[in-house]
Amino acid sequence: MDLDKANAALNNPVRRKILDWLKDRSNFPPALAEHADLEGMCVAYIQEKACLSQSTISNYMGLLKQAGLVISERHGQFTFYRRDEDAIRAFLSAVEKELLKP
Amino acid sequence: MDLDKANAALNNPVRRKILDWLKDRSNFPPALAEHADLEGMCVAYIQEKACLSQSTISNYMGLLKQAGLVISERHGQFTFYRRDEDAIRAFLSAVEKELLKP
DNA sequence: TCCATATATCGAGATATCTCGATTTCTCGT
DNA sequence: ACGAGAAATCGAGATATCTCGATATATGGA
Repeated sequence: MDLDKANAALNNPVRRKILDWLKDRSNFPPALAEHADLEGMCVAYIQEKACLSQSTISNYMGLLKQAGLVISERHGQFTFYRRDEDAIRAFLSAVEKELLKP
Repeated sequence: MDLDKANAALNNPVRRKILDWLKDRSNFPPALAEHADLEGMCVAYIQEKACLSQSTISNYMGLLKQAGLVISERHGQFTFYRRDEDAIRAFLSAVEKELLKP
């Protein structure tokens, strides 16, 4: 988790919303049968939900990934993104530690 | 505390550093005798520490104030800025609530 | 009232972010 | 090897942020 990159990645309402949507698969259309047991969400579904272009969402997911807030896994033609809960907790701890008075 | 503005204000390393410096008066030169009992720090001292122009720091402090993260108080020609600890805690709670899985 | 000092505001150029459509790359089936 | 679909990368225009110097405003003291 890169604190500066995470800060930057989270400084955008859509990217924050994506991270929120990824908490629960029911925020997206049902998975294809062959993806039923995979974690995470493909770019196309996130794109549809966010109402932004494919390239924008791909870019967003790349930023979230570089920040270390999500994990990506490729399965065939699909890339599945999911939250990195540990990294998110680490980010929150780091921000808290930085902001809170000793 | 405005969550979006706070997010934006904190997305800058110098502004984060300023908030950090403001935790402890000993990060700055000693106060003038007539300011000894006042809370907060004047713009000029913050500017000196940050090595940026006066207008930039005034702008930064305005952003932090609009975000609700600092409180300003004028005393004579000086404006003293200090952390709003309650607002900072509220910001952290809000971010945590937004990011953490239920 | 006039000056000096502290801060705020203004205007502008440099840099970064946003967002898109077009193109490229990757992977699977055929 | 080839075509189709998913995602990544590229290039560019629009918008936002950064940062400055110059100027304006506010305040206290002579």
